[in-house]
Amino acid sequence: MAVTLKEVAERAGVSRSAVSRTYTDGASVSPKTLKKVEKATKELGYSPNALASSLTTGRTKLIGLISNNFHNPLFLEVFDLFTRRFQEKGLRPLLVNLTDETDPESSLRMLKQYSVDGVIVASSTLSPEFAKAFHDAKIPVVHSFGRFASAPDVHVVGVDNVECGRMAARTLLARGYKHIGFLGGPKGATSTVDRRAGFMEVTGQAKGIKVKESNAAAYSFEAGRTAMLKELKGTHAEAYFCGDDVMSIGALSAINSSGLSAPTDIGIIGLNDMEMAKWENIDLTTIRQPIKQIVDSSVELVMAALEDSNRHPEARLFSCQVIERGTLRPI
Amino acid sequence: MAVTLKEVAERAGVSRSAVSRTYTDGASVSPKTLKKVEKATKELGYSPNALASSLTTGRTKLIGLISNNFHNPLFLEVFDLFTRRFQEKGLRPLLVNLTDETDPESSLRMLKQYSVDGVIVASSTLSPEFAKAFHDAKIPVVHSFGRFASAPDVHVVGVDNVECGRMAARTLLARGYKHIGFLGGPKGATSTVDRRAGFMEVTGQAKGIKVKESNAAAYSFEAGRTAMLKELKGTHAEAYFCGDDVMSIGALSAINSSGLSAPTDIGIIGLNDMEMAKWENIDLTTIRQPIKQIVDSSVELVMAALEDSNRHPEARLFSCQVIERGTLRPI
DNA sequence: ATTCAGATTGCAACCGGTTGCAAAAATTGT
DNA sequence: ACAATTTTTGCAACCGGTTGCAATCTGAAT
Repeated sequence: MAVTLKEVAERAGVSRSAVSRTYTDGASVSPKTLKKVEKATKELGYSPNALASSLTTGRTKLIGLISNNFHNPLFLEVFDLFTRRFQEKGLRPLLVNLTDETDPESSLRMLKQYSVDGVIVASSTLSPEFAKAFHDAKIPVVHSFGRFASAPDVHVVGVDNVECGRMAARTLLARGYKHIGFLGGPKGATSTVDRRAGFMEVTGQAKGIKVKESNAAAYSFEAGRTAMLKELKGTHAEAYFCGDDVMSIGALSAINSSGLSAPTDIGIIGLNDMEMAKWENIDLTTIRQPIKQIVDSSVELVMAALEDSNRHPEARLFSCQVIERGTLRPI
Repeated sequence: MAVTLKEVAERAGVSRSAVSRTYTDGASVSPKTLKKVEKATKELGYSPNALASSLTTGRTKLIGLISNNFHNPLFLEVFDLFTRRFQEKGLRPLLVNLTDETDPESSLRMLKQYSVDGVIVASSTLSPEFAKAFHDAKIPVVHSFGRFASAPDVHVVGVDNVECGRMAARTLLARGYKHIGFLGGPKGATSTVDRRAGFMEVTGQAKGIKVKESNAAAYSFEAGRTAMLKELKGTHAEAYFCGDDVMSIGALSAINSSGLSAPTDIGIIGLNDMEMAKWENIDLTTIRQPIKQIVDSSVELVMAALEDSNRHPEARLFSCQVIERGTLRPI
């Protein structure tokens, strides 16, 4: 089909090695042959076969990008950032959608088959064990948006969700709310567990504060809305820390359709600060996760892990920040 | 690094060909050797190297998925559908983010280097010429959400945007709006051009109808909002057909922050019917694009093109449908 | 002109598989 | 039991590159 190295070599009147050396940096070719090869390349429209070369070099520059968050608009931003960064670095993302149907086993096998150089698991809901499977298979892996651990099994880049929980709680307390709610994401998600822990830690120490707690079925609009509607049926809290922004927007929609409004009747603070949060018709007060830094750092880390395959697992944390908008009453 | 075919062969006490044949369907191996090979495979944890085999078979099962829509939430749905479908079919998407910085040339070269079997260009804003470059390079390509042509250069799957424009116009006229607006997406986008044409065709034939026209800078919330704010400064129309849903949401936000509301003061009809459109706090009347069908059909078509590489370019169109929600007044 | 180090080159083996072909083994028929 | 088929098997060449090594070439130094 395509033009091969051999044809270029013949055309240029040099050996195959010469052509190969022309396109591998670090190898030396005389200016003379360089010219000849470049000429032949142009004439024939040659482009080296990256996969064939990967056979001998052992590097494909393919990175598996695995996620199970194909319904959270935040992850479109995440994918955008990842793909841009990969492209800048000359890496190619092989995208894997980890749906309920795809079993983790098979995604591991598949990525092995394509001999990806490394893997990025982008998810705040997957357990660290998932990422560990790649580590065990000797594939460099970093878990982005993963769970913090002081001695992690695999590289982790993300935020300290416990601290996020504390931050949310402090923010609500600082605004004088006395009855506050933790409206978490799905119970199984590590991020939910951690945020809850931080939230409870702070509220538990505060005096005269009533705390209520519930969970949505998913980090999604519908789940957030449903959960909030349920809250509104009973006696609800004055303000809620919602699992994430998209859940928060669902909750806000529930509040509005019940004839109430934020922040007058109920306060809401979300988490992520995805682009939509600042849309004027949403204007969500939220805790920003620095996703760009997380992404960039993840890529950097996976590249470093590629170089040194038994690099010690490392956790990189970035701090979050409260973004004041219109869904909490002012201090 | 990884376990190779040779090692399995030695362990199983058979030739390399035998092992290879075990894992290529259509080849015959005796039950006896099959057992032996499977045993050795299990013991060694072997998995065949897909890239090495691609060298001789000429098939990588890699599909380039190119898009420039990493800011439109609709495309998260699109990516979700594509990746799921690819996985079902045993294909692997190599994701390419066509940003303003990446030149088309280089993305073509890159996909050639990785010898993708085929390419899907998922964009409603790219010109047909872009997809054609792949066609010219003998890489099977289908342009999803692309521009319809009765004799296209490349395979196209999508909707008839001209008809969408007509549909929008008819919908507005049927509701008795007399002064209506076309608030298009970016002027250069083929989808904008086509929708406008259909819209004008219908409104041009109607009597006593005033039409105004403007364009947003992008298919985005901000652009939609900005464009609508500008409209509201002058004498605005009674109802608008907005470029797409996300622009519509921007427009609605502008309407609300100007103290007006839809559909009481201004009607809005969008296009796409992305998931957010049915969120209760948005409740957007819109024209649904059947994205699942478009995606499935695109995958099917690219697979067919793989089989028969000089299959004649084909256009597959799906019909759209008005989804009645709350941003237009009732008939 | 001669020597010698350094740069450049081609050979040939290799990366991890596949596949046409002829030989070997198993099956069938008589 | 023997010949004719059919199936299974291994050899060896090949896919499109890379790379260690020895041979050749270059230019500077003597």
